[in-house]
Amino acid sequence: MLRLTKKADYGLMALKYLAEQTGGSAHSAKDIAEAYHIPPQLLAKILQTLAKGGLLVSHAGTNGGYALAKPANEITAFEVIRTIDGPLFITSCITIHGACDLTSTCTIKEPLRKVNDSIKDLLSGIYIADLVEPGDAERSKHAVGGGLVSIAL
Amino acid sequence: MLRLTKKADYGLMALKYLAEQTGGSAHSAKDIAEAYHIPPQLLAKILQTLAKGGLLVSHAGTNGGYALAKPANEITAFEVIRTIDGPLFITSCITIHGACDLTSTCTIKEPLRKVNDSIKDLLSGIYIADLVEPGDAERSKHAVGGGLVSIAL
DNA sequence: CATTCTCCGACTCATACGGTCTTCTACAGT
DNA sequence: ACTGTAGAAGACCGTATGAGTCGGAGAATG
Repeated sequence: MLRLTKKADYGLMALKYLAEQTGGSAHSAKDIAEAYHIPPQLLAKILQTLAKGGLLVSHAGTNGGYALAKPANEITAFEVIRTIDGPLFITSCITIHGACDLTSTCTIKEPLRKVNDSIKDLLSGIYIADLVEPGDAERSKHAVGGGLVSIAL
Repeated sequence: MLRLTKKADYGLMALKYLAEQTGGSAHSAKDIAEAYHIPPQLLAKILQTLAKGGLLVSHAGTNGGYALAKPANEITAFEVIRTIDGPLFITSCITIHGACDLTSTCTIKEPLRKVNDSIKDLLSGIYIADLVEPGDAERSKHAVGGGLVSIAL
């Protein structure tokens, strides 16, 4: 159920890595890939996608690499996942157009959309900085609704 | 992101349909499929899975079909999804064994597991009966934490 | 007993994710 | 300016899995 793609996993790992490295110097895709033992070329492609999405800035050439485009506490897990996996939704009924091909017959669309939104809020409340310091209190100021996400059908 | 399979969709729709039909008489897979315009044979297979999982009872032969094995307010969306899609998790890191192949290097596993649990709680608070009567107050007595699901990294 | 209806398991097909390879472009240091 | 390094971008392939199909087994009714 509710599978997140490996690409998004890798992307989050890479961002966390970059967030940990203090000092704005760039880190190459190869370095990050080796640190986590993931395929370098695949990670490179993911980082490219993130750069194109505006979450990373790339710097070509010797001693080049990638760096965060924004502070780690301003990048949400939701942004990362959406950038990599695209604007997919919990159910095939919910499309970018907001209507499914069975709009008239599909009667569970609305409740599921609520669930979808709740999960979206959940992920929007998680920042890269939170991944770096899991026990830190800093995050709470960003957490959505103080860490609570409501669900009402 | 976070895609739910079409099968789970269909399964939820079918359960909702059965929950709406008052009177414990059985309804054939064909009837439900026609009501929602979904491939009959595919729905049949989904219903088989649900029956095998103990959520439905099947009755073969003329005038046979399926019926809910439990009251609609005792079947959660989480049960349905897990029965159909299997015990999958939000990320490939989180397996049934609890460990990923990169246990040592993958540092974002723990936060994501929390997210995974939150989503699980979210879905566990939704009952088939809630889908039938979206505006009903009845559901609130079942809702997890009064409709709130906490997320703390 | 036989026919019809329904469930049931095995099977095929398509999509897209995961991963790789190759080529081109841009920057840094000498 | 030259060269080596590193990113950018595209095509490409294998495989896993989701979506959908087909023939058979079993049960109830007449």
